[in-house]
Amino acid sequence: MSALTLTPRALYEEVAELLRQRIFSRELEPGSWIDELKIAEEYGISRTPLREALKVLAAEGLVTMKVRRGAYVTEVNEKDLTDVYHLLALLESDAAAVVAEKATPQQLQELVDLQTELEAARQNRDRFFEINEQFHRRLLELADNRWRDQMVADLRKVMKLNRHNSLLKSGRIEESMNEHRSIVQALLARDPHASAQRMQAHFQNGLQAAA
Amino acid sequence: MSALTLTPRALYEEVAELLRQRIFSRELEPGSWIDELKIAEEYGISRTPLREALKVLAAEGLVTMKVRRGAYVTEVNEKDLTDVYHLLALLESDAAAVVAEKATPQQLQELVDLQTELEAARQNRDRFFEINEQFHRRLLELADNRWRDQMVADLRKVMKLNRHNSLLKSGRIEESMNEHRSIVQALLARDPHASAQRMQAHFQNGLQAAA
DNA sequence: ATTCATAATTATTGATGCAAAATATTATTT
DNA sequence: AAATAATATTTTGCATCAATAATTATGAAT
Repeated sequence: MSALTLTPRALYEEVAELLRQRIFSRELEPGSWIDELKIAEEYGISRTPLREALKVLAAEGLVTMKVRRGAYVTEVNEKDLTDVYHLLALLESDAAAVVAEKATPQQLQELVDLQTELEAARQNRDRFFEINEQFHRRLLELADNRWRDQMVADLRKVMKLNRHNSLLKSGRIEESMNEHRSIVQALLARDPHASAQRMQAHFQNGLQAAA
Repeated sequence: MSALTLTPRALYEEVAELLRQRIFSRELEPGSWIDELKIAEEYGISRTPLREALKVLAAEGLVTMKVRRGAYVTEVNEKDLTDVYHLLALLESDAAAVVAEKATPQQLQELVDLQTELEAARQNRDRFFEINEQFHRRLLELADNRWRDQMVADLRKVMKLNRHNSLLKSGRIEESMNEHRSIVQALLARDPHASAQRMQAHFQNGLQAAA
């Protein structure tokens, strides 16, 4: 089984992405040891690019390197998840404040349009989540801070380590939509403080009450 | 020239640290290409651990990998620096809010003690900066969020890419100390909002007015 | 029988070598 | 003389190989 190479990007990047999929699908379980030899053979590659990929994943927090013990899928406990979620809320709510201050009218209109799409998709659960994600992604883009984007991306990956985001409430489409609407209103009002606060509330409400 | 190995940690970690030093000291200039062969020979090691080290640094944002072009020291422009600084202010001010809410009286006392030390060191510039850094570090520790700690550490490294933190005002020891005092007061008052706000102000005041 | 030490096996870590790709230089042709 | 093509050199990227460290198992001694 040879990796079909027309190398758009480096092999270690490709392998890193494959491993991410396997970690997120929980085929590689948190806490479990990653067998370099086995994986390398499976993918038909050598261990060198695999090890480089593992170091990339380690930097993302998805795997943990132990000296002379190899790589392990990172185990996240409840506290880790709430800590990460806390930071996501912080970063995104700050992004909302920035957008409220600095976005152009055209850019704000984009968010309004996404909100309209969101309301139209209330029936279709999958589509709703897709648009929702798009809204958050676009908001971050408009905040225009690549370092924040990188951090949010990494934190989201860590959240995905948990099985099906058990931390998040499901089936609160109506509430979620209303919260979005109030965020958009604060953005249109050019009120950074309210925008941030409502985004915070949006995150807080999404959080399942811990036992 | 053999790297004296009693391997407390892996070689690639060691090399990563050496490279960080060289990047921070601007011996390796931002934008410049990193010659793998040359560095490997200098350190008396092979390219394998060196390449792994470069990937770690790339994840930290210190170097940038270009496909089939190798590694380059990351170039940060003014916007990057203000963006990074903005995030540092956000993360640390949130940490202050968390500490105001959750720290034990003993832990708060530690910060008060550090503040006292700070005031005593006002004459000695180097010592002042050392205690100052200790204060911020301890505050982060008390906020108890390892993911935040990691992010702050990485952001600080990026800040150090700039020559001598030109972004930061120098010689404002008295003001800085007064700001610290007001932060400590807000913490003691158990006021999360005020704590965060004053930490924000502390960062804002530290920022050199851009041209 | 239990514990400690030694040996063997297993897996990680580092080095060397080779091939492919990109860039630069030189030569040839228009 | 200039432009294009071909060749050579430089450098990345992947694989194979060797060595080091750790863990486990077995044997001996108390």
